[in-house]
Amino acid sequence: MESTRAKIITAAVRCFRDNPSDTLEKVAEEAGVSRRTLHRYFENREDLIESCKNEMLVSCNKAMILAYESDPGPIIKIRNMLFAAIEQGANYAFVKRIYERSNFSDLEMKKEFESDDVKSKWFNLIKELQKAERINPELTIPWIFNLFGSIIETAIYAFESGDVAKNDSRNFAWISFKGAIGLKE
Amino acid sequence: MESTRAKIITAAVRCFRDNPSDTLEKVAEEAGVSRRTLHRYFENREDLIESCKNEMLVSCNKAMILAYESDPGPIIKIRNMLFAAIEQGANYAFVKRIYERSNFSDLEMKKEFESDDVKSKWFNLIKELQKAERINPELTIPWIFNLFGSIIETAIYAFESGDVAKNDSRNFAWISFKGAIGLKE
DNA sequence: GTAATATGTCACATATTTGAGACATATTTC
DNA sequence: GAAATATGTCTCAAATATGTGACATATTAC
Repeated sequence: MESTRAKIITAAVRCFRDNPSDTLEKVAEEAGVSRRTLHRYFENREDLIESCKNEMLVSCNKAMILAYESDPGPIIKIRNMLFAAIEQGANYAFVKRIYERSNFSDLEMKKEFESDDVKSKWFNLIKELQKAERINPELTIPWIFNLFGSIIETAIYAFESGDVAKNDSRNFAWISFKGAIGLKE
Repeated sequence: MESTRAKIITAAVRCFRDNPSDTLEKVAEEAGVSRRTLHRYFENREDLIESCKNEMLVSCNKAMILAYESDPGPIIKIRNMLFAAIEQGANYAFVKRIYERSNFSDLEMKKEFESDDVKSKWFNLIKELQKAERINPELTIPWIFNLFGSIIETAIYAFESGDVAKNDSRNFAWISFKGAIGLKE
C-alpha cells in the first residue's frame, strides 16, 4: 500500500507538470486525500514542489544509472536510458518540464544533474558516437540532448493519451531517436 | 506599432504556455500594460484564454496553409510546414500545449482543426509517403503526428533558450524529423 | 479490545487574485 | 490647442486559495 506522502507526491507531479500553479485542493483531490492531510505532510506549496523535484530527480537518476550500467555498448546504453526514462512516465515528464526553460550550459551548472553524473555519462556516450562517426556530425549535442528528452516525452504522452500502446511507444521512440540522429548500427 | 490588445495576447500566450494559471498581474506586466488595462480589453481570464486560443490557431493554421501551398511536392510541403510552425514560435508552442493531452482521434473531432483542414492535409501527405513506401511503415500516423509537434517545439525551445541559433534549429529539426520517420528523399 | 496514530470535516483568519469605479495623466486625433 | 480617447494609479469589494486549530471518526498496532 502506497504511503500517503507518496500518493500526494505522485498526484502533485501529475498536476504540477502541466500547471505549476494548480491548487493544492486539486492536488489533494488527485491524491485521494483531504487538503488538511496534505498540509500535514507538506508545510506549504513550496515545500511540496521541492519535495517533488527532489524525489523525481532521485528516481529518474537512479533508473538512468541502472540503465547505463546494464550493458557495455554505447548504443544499448543509450537505448536503455531512453527506455528507462519512458518507464518513469510522469516522473520524467515532470523533471523535463522543470528544466525545459534552462539552456544546456545552465544545466551543466546545476548540482541536481551532477549528483549522479547521469548527464555527463549520457554526454560522453553521444560524444563517443560522434567521434566514431556513427551519428550525424551536423547535429550539436545540445540539440541531441533536447531531442532525446522530447522523444521520451512524446512517448509518455502518446501512451497516456491512448494513441499508442505502451510497447509501441517504446519501440517507436527508439526507432525515431535513432533515425533522428542518424545512428548507424 | 503593435496594438495594446495584441501585446496582451502575445504576453498571455508566453505566460500561459508554461503556466495556465499564471496571474493576470504577471501577464499585464509581461505585456507592459497595467492590469486595469488588461481588464478593459478582456472581460476575465477565460475570455483572455479563449482569445489566445482563437488567435493562435488562426495564425498557425494560416501559416501552415501557406506553407502547404508553397510547393507541389509532398516532402517540401511537409518541410515547409515544419519551418512555418517553427517560425510561429511561442504561438505554435502554446497551441501544442493546449492540445497536448488530447489523443489523436479526439483531435479529429475538434472543429478547430477542421476549420482550415490543416491536419487532414498533413495527414494525407504522410499517408501518401507511407503508401509510396518512402517512410518507415512501422511508425503509426498518430505517433508521427505527435513527433512532428515535439520536434517543432524542441526547435522553438532550443532557439529561445539560446542553445541553438535560429537557422540551425530549423535545419536540425528537419534533419531530425526526416531521419526519425525514415524519409527517403 | 484499548490505545495510539492517521485522516477527514469544519471553521476561520489571512493572503492573494480578480474585477471594476473614480479620477488623474498621457497620448492621439482633428 | 482643444477635445476625444487610451492608459495608469489607486482603492475597494468580492472571490479564491492557503494554512491551521479543534474535534470527530477511521485505521492501525499491540
